[in-house]
Amino acid sequence: MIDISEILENFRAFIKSKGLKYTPEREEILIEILKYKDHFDVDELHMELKKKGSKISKASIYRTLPLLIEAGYIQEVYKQEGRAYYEVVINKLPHLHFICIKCKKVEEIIDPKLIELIQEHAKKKEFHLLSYHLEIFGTCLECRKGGMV
Amino acid sequence: MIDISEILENFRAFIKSKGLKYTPEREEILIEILKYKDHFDVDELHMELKKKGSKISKASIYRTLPLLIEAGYIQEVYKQEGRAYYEVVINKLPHLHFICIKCKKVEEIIDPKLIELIQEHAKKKEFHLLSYHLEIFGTCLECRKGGMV
DNA sequence: TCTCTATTGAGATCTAATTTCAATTTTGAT
DNA sequence: ATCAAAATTGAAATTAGATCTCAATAGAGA
Ligand SMILES: [Mn+2]
Ligand SMILES: [Mn+2]
Ligand SMILES: [Zn+2]
Ligand SMILES: [Zn+2]
Repeated sequence: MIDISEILENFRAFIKSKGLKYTPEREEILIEILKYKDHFDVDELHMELKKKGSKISKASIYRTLPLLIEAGYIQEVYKQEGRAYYEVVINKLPHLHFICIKCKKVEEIIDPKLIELIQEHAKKKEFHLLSYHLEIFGTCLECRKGGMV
Repeated sequence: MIDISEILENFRAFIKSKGLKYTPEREEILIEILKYKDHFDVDELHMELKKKGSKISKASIYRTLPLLIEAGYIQEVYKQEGRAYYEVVINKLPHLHFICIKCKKVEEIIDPKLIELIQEHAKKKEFHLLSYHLEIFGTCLECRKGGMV
C-alpha cells in the first residue's frame, strides 16, 4: 500500500528543491495518478480528472508528467499508435510487458533474473541506466483461438 | 552476408502471395534498406533514395515498411522523439539496445540467455511472440564524463 | 502587502504518420 | 500485343499526440 500524504510531502520537497512552485494542479495530478493500478495515458487521465470536476488542462498534465518521472513516481512504459503509456512505479519491481496487438491487453511479467542480466550488461558497459522499455508484442492465446478480436 | 537476388525473389513471391503488385518502388526501397548495417528512420531512407536520383515518395516508403516487416526483413526497433527507427533483421540475432539519451548513441547487446528467458515466459503464457522492444535508456560513460553532449 | 517569477489554460504550432484522390502502372486474360 | 480491372503511385490534405506561446494568474519569500 502507498502512503499518499508521505508522497505528497515528498513531492513538495522535490518541487521546492528545484526552485519550482507547489501548485494545486500538480498535487491534484499526482493524487489522481497514484490511484492507477495499471497503465494509463494522458487522455485517460485528463478525462478522469474532468469527470471529477477538475479544470486542469492537458497542457498542465503534459508539463507535470516529466516532473513525476524525474521524482521517480511514474515511468513511461511503452508507446503504441503514437501514444505514450505510463505507470506508477512506487513499490513496484521492474518488469516486462507482453502486449497483445489484437486485444491490446498488457500482461506484466516480473523476472528478477532478467532484470539482473540487464543490470549486469549496463554495469559492464558503464552505462547509467535510467529507464527500461521491455515490451514483447504478439498475440495472446484468446485472440489466436478465435473471434473476440 | 546477405544474398540480395534471393531476397528479391523471396519478396516478389511474398507480394504475389498477397495478391499485391511487385512494383519498382517496392523493390528499390527493399534494395536500399538491405544496405543498412545500423538503425534507420523514414527521413534518412528517403533522403538516401533521393540522393541516388530516386523519386520515390515518403508515402510509398510508409506504405512499404509494413510489408517488409510482415515479410520478416526488418523490424521497428524503437521510437524516440516521436520517430520510429528500424533495422534489418535478416541473419541477425535478437538483441537489446542501450540508448544514450544525451548523444543518442545506440549500442546493441546480444545475450542469448536473456532472449531465452523471454521465450520461456512467452511459452508459459502461451503468447505468440511477434516482435521485441528491449530498450534501455540512460547515459553512456562518455556523456557522463563531460563535454561532448 | 508587495514584488518577482513560475504556472496556468487556451489555442496556436509542430511534425510524424495516415489518408485521399486522380493519374499511372501492373498483371492476367484475351 | 491489346485490353480491362484493380492496385499503386506522388502530391497534397488531414490527423493527432505532443510542445510551445502568451497574457492572466497565483505562489512564495521579503
Ligand atoms: Mn507495467
Ligand atoms: Mn539493433
Ligand atoms: Zn489478445
Ligand atoms: Zn552518450
